[in-house]
Amino acid sequence: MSVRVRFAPSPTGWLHVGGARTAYFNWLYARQHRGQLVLRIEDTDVERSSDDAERGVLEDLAWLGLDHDEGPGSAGPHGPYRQSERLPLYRRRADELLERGLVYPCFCTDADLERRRQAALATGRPPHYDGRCRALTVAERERRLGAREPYSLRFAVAGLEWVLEDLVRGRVRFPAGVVGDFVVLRSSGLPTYNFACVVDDAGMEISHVIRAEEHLANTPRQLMLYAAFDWTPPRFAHVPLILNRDRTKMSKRSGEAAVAVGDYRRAGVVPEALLSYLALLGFHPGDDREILTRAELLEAFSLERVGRSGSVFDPDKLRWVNAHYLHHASGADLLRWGAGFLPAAARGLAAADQIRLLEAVRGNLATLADLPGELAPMLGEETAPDEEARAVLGAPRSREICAALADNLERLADWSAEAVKSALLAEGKRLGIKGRELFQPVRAALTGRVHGPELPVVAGTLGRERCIARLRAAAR
RNA sequence: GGCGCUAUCGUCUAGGGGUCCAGGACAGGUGGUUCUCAGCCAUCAGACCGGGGUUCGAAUCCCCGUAGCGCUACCA
Repeated sequence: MSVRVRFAPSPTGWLHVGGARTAYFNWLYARQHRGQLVLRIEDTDVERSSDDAERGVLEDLAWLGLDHDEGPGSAGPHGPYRQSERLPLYRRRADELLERGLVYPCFCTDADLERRRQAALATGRPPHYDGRCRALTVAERERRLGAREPYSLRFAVAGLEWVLEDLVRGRVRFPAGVVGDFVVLRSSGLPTYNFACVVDDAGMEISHVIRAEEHLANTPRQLMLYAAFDWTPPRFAHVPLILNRDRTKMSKRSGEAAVAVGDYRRAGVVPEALLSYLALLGFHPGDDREILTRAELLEAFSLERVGRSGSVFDPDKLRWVNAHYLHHASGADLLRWGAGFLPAAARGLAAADQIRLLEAVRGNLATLADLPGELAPMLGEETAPDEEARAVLGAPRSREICAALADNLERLADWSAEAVKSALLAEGKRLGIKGRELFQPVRAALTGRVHGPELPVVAGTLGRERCIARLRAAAR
């Protein structure tokens, strides 16, 4: 049987890191098994869905490099892929169940339902639908239908136990009688989540449903629908939730960490790092590796090694993973990732020069957002020396070394980091100064700071004229 | 309230009866390396939710508690 999985976001906001992880697991599973990944937009909640949000989700997925085989706009064989465009399908399926007496019209209003629900809760009864419209006589039903009373369609739940063989949680039993008659088609004609989900997963020939644990308790409803249609259900894999520090489901409300993929993109996290971090939140490769590339994950990933308990999102560890990627990246990758974070002074430079700059500072980066700050001294922007730098420049022999080095650099045949370094060391030797006492004044003179990338590299990048001018200024 | 899921260092986790006085990683402490920060290296500290069983032996299996979370919607 060929593997077909799907990622089914509802476009009610930006892509959430939890959604990104689910999408990644699905992507990995599909690619591992040479199957297909379907992207389906679940926009049946018209109140909360928007085109903007859908665009945002699509952009974030593209940024992460999670491509799909079928989805909105790709005209696949099982489309359309937007639930709002599949309404007639749901209607037809609902009618089918209506004819067979498996669903029934319910005329209860929202207000009635809510009141009865509260009353049930207050007296300690299960807050399920009480089934009163299920008991309507044929005559009564016909009369109210004829009177054009608005109605929803409810599934007539049978008293059966349901057993789910979940690929990550094992066997899960749902005893009979805990699920009330649920709505399948709203009075607006729009399907509910559980109904649309089943009609679509079946219609799109989905073989494995890999989704978040919050859907676990919905699964018996879906199983009932599969049985009602006499369809074979897909295999299910419910992956644990990503949590806030307080261990509630991660959301923008209660958490202090950003939840949207876009927030991390803007904060200078690279997609590979986010993906690696997210995958290892809940999945364990079975060895001590802490960072796995996409290719390595394609090798190592399996649903069996996905944990069963929720995981707290740790921005510090993500930062560490991101720094690792930045420190080990090729110049080309750095440029691809960092182009958008380059300060104005570096934008106009040739790609080769930009790469040189990025490589010089990459060791100091935790995120791409550090780029402007790290690059500033390399780009020759005039910055007044800070307090520490002034203290260093005020030291006894600082003027002496600056003046001597300026003279030496004027005579230098070729200009490179290596040449500057030998010149500096030569002057230091001549004056009997080395180490800290030698490097720090020069660094302070050139950048106005006492911290930064390797000094020769800084000098090399800054260029001869600027270096000499600054050394002379400091020597005065 | 009901049902379900989960429970190892602050956090992510390894562990699936003896090899565990519980291993790795992030964060934290200390030291080393480097002109400096970062990095890197070394090193320290830090956990099996509680109680009962089963067993010669339990972090690992079972039961009962407890806690957290999820679901219980004409949200997804």
